[in-house]
Amino acid sequence: MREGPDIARIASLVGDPARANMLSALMGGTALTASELALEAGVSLPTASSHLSKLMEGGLLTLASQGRHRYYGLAGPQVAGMIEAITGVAASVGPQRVRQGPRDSAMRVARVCYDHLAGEQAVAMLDRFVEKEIILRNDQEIRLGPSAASHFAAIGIDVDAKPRRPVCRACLDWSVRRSHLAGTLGAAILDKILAQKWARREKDSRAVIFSPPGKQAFEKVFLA
Amino acid sequence: MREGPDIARIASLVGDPARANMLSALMGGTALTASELALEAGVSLPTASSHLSKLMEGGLLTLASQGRHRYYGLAGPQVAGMIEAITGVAASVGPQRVRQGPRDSAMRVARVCYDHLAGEQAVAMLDRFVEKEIILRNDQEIRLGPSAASHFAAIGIDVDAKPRRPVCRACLDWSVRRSHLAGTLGAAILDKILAQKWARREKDSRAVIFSPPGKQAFEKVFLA
DNA sequence: GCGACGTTTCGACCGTGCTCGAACCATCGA
DNA sequence: TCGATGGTTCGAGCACGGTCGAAACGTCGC
Repeated sequence: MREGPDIARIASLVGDPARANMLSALMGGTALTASELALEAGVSLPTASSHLSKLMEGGLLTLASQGRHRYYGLAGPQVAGMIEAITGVAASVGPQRVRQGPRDSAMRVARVCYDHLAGEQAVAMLDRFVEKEIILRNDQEIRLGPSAASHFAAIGIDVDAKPRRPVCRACLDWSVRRSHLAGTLGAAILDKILAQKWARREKDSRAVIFSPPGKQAFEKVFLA
Repeated sequence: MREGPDIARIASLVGDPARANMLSALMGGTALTASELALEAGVSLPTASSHLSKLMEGGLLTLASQGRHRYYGLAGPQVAGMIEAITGVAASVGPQRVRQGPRDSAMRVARVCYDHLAGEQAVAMLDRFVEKEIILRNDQEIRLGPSAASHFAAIGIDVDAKPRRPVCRACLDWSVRRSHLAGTLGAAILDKILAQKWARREKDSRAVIFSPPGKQAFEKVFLA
């Protein structure tokens, strides 16, 4: 009989379809209300509420009360990373539910992954960084190249600020099955894309829709 | 209703205590038989067999038949990484089951984590590498320093060989709550420790026991 | 060939936990 | 103070899945 952290408890929390759907929805990075999550998971409000209290008790969610709205969000990057890891395994062992990647083609092109960009666009962007040696890649392991600081400074992103999270991390893209850029750098780039209004978040989805001029601008800056 | 990889299916496989125990046992890196896993999980043989076939069907395990013995092992590093991620979350949100880290003090000192060394010794080793700038760390993100190749070559480990897996990865240690060294470099170091007979694997456990001269040799080479 | 051993399959039992309707609370706007 | 809306709690129903004993299966030693 093994000891140590109660991994079955955590895994079983994610192991229910309704809760898994909620957690996937929260991978969008924005906190959601109980009713939104109930809709997302396809269950009634009481059921959703029960699930949410279980996820709270398990420490997987945080709760921010604002008046009569209660916003649930992922408890942090560690939890997001776990969901990502499970998603990766699920994608690689079971391509049975959906042909290849997300059904929605917009999702396949570009979507939010917790706090950074994922999808074909994101994979292409990382590839381009590697080609230009702004980022150095050794398979799954990536790091900033010597020219990274000046390159990103030129477009208004500071990679020298050293927060608690890694600046530059690889994140396996489950639709394309290749890596894209995560970490604070990935988050900063997504912020820029949205701040410049090059793209907007699709309502009730993780999809990120580029406007035609936005797409051009994005490609000029990040894929040139 | 969300689409995409069936994450609930995978998570619920890990979410059963018996199966979680089996998977934890297999994190030791060696393949085990059905009876060993039944013992490990504390269930009867038929029950264990049923669980194993579910894990197989879910793609989490591989099976190697050798005569009348059937050895089950983790399906690969991706699966191991997922278990690690879940263990990390479980350790950080719920220190309720066991005071602090593994009950067995030997486990706390040194143990196997899939294919590399974990525990206090492993954390100390990575710290020392960082101190000597053989490995460069930016929080969770680590990479080889310029002197790494020559340093490890001197002790018979080649870090230039580039296999499919990352050479150098950080892995959060759930007993110490700090990172230790994973990746092929971590695996190579564990191999060396066992090949040199500095330490032996504890039977039926992930614990790694150093002999007194072995400990000295290890400290001389890796902690000096 | 025939026992011995490791492993899987079958069948039946039982409990955990998911589910929803209805009632109950709390917060906001008039 | 009163309705309206967002959210939780309670209770009962129900099904899925974990559990084990007994039996069947396959492989190895003699």
